[in-house]
Amino acid sequence: MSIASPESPKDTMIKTADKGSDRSMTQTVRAQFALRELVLRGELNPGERVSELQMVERLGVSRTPVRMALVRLEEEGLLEAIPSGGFSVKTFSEKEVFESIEIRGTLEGLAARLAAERGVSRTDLRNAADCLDAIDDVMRRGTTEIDLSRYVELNAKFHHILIGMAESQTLARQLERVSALPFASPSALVPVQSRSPELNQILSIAQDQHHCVLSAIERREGTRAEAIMREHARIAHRNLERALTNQRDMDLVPGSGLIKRRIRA
Amino acid sequence: MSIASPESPKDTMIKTADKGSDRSMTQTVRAQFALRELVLRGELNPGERVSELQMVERLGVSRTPVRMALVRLEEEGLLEAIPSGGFSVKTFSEKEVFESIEIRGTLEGLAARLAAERGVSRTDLRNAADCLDAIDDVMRRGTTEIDLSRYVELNAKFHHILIGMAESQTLARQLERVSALPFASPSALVPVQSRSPELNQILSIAQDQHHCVLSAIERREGTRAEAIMREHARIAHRNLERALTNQRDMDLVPGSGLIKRRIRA
DNA sequence: CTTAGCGATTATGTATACATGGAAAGAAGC
DNA sequence: GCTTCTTTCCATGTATACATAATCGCTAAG
Repeated sequence: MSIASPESPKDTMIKTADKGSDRSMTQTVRAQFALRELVLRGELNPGERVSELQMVERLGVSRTPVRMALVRLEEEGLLEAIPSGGFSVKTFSEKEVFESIEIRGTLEGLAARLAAERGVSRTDLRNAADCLDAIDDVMRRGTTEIDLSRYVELNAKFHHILIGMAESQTLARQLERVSALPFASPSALVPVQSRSPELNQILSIAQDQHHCVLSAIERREGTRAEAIMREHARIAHRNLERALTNQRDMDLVPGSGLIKRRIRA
Repeated sequence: MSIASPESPKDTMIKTADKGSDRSMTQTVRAQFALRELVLRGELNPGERVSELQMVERLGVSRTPVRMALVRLEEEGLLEAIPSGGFSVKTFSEKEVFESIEIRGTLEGLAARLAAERGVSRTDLRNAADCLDAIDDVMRRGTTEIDLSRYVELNAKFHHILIGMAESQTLARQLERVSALPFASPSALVPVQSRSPELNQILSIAQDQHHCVLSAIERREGTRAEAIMREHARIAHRNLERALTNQRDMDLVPGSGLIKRRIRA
């Protein structure tokens, strides 16, 4: 009966790979995961109504869990309530994506500042430093061909540790929420640069910011830590800009189909 | 069948006074409002499990709407999912309340900055200015006995307009969410000072900040606008501090029963 | 007296039946 | 041919029945 509150970023950290066949999952959670997957993979057309009965057929669970999943996904921001009832797949404008990233940067900045001002435990510092070492390793190992999935994984981990340093449940929750939008999460747009010759440079800069913010926190320089995290998030802005010009790059981003593309000359 | 997404701050602006007897409400929405009221009025003990069946009895609707309401209230942050299933009334530590306020200030700061940087419409500026005029009026009219409920109303309106100026659905949503916590909303803690002789001074300072931020936005001074809003929220910190020392003042805040009080010497 | 185990109660998760309101499709009138 | 009205169908909102897991209390043993 466990509900297990399946917030997307949280469990990516905890359980490495339990697919939908896990028996400990309730139907509701199963439906929620499956539906999210469906939305993110673009199998449901953006803006289109998500019919409960159709989902019942497609997911193999009854209406009740489907309904629950719909409600949760709406709160998560992937669906939108239709005034007359039911839900539709949400579409995001370029502006909204931009703003989501800015919000994330702002909140991560707040987290970093709080961490710096209040001071953090030695173990947290150690964990973060270890994580950065690991990223350094990844980048040193393959100067020409970087293991991007490993980078993304470690990057997510670092951001997770950093948020944890603020020791604020409320803030963590808010950040979870904004990062639930697939393209707003810390490393969602990293793969965009995978084909770029500047990939190395960009990752180096990002990693330098990682080092800087950790150092700032360690030295209790709150304002600096905050500023760095804000700017750090803005790397995603650049990636977004790039993705919006090349459809091929865009395809590397999960849920990119939800973004309403602006007509470009 | 309309779902009407009853986010608390939104409808306080739109519909002035439609009680639970409105026929346009679905059972779910009715249950949601009623449950929120129950939680905020402290009729459900903090930390206690919220039994579905009990709520069915108490609210006079069937389990399905109650269940929906529970899920939404959990997302809203007033309830907490119990790992083994079901929900309990969430309790907030002093620290969490403090942080919620800080988050609100940060996001309102972001809104102000965006508004300033992007520029706002003349009508928005006018509306905001009118609102501030109205507040000035309230404060001029009763130097000894201020109409606090009117002040609270106008204050909420100003914050609402300000958030609207950023023209960001995503940001507005996030702010709605954090302000859903009753004591984190812009004017939740204002009544705390109602018995204080410094009330006038505090409101004056707050109102001055209102004027300053509007001026900053008008002059497109983004950084300044942001800083002001952040500091503006911190007035609530002081009010919180005061409320935590006097239970009598605390009682003026709705939902104050959810705050776990720290033992004080 | 404390603790461990077992059973009964109860709570939640799930499925499904029913009613109502909206949306789409078809027919009729202009 | 286009518009509008009507009708049908279907989607959602709601209620409720059922199954299973958890919690609470009781009993018995150490």
